[in-house]
Amino acid sequence: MSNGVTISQAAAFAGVTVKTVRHYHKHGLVDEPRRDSSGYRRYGSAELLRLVQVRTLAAAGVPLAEIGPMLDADAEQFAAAIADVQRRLTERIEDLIARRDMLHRLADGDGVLLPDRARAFLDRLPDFGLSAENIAAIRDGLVLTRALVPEGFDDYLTEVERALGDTKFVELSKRSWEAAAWAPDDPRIEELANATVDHFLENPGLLAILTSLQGRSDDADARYGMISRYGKNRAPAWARLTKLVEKKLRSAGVPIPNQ
Amino acid sequence: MSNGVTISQAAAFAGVTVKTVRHYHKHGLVDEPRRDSSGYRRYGSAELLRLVQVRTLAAAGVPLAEIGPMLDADAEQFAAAIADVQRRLTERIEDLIARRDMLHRLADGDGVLLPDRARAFLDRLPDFGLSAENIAAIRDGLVLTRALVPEGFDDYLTEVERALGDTKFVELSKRSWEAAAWAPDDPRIEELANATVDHFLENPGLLAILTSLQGRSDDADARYGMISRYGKNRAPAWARLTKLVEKKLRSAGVPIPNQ
DNA sequence: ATGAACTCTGACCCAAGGTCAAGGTCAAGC
DNA sequence: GCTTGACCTTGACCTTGGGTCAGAGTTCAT
Repeated sequence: MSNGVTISQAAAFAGVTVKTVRHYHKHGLVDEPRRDSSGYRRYGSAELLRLVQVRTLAAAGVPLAEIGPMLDADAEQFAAAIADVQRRLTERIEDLIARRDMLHRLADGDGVLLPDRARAFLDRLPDFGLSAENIAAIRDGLVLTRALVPEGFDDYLTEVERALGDTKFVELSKRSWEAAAWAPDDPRIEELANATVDHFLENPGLLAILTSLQGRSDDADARYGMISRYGKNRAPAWARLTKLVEKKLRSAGVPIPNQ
Repeated sequence: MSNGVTISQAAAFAGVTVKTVRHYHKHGLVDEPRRDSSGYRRYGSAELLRLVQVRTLAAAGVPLAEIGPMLDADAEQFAAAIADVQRRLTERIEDLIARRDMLHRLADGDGVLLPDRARAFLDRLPDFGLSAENIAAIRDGLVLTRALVPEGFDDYLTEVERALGDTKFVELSKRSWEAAAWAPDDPRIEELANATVDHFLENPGLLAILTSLQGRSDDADARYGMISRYGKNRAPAWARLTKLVEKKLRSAGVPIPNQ
């Protein structure tokens, strides 16, 4: 009956829903327009302009609470605010692109848990005669290590990779895995512990496997204990073996956290 | 005391907050892990894997309700779902880029309301001797026209642009704007109406200005009335002028919606 | 043994709308 | 003149993906 467009026409023009327009009124972002004789809202071009401004900013991810002050500020502040919104939007876009690229790693489980270097390391293990079960346990250990001591993980991996070139170390490790199936009082455990400690002391470079996870911070030391305990619950023989090795190393002067 | 990492370590590893991890448990996205003797949750590598999978999908904008079914589906369906998520993400990214580019038009008010062609049209008007006030009114009219008859706006603008080359039409239009200030019973109104109608009838091409907004649909006809009424409330002389013109055109056989 | 830093559950809060309900208004067709 | 369907009004509750707060227990280092 009167001039101006209705709320649904205004909403369609701005590309939002009727409810959204009323939402903007309720939050004071767009002034309520005149009402006609039936109480219907009638929008003129001033309100349409404001509406389009608001939804453009809202669609760009600006929180509604910031939009009002932005539009009511002077031209200079407004320009600065717009530049800021554009900057944030650019960041957001780059983040989404990174996440999109990350998605294809989801197809393979390890892809999101371990970096490529660690996966390559695991891929080499079958050549050393380790069983799929052992490798899965090693994988879990790597994942936990990375979760617990992320800052030491790269160095740790480097040391373990290097140790793979040491035939004797690989052999001892394999026997240690087998030891999980032994009885806790099996005499071979002490024998294996001695051989392991001897080899570590003869090749001090191997100790870097341990130190790469220690000394970085007090926290890291505590976490080392947690990692070394991982799996003990499953195999009592393994627990005894680890305990013996740690004790012998410690008595040889190698600092091992004892928690 | 037991193996596995605590909730805050798991959360840090996955890049989310502790609260978010619990949220995922509550919604069944990640199974509750074992509890230690104090009732603390202890996460192993299987839970860490699941947690990272969930947050990767959630960060890519997948609704939580869809994530569970996705991860529990077989590899083929999962791959298809991932491809779909990537597609949606790409759309979203392109949308955000468009919105970012749109933002700089906000600096100038008309930029978001009218397309470049209409702005160029308005920019030419001062050369024809129209006052800033008249131009603002014309601008409002264009905005409302675009809001009401978006599908006819381009044609309408083309016709109005063409009419700008018609000196007599421009002169009549300027007199019409002046008429807003006249008394409603000013005898010049009838005179101006006659001159306008005569000119329209001598130059039938001008009638396209009207028809570009009509006949497109029944709705559009009704909306034409709304547009033609725009401003009438402000100037009674203008209302009378419009009414006379419409009446005379109609009696000359030109179809004008009469609402 | 004391304090700091974690953990637990549960309850409420938030933005930015969507949905539903219960009625008033308007134009059209019969 | 009456109905039908499309709009419009307000108000109250629902949703998503968490955040915040409260009150109590745990662990760890000093």
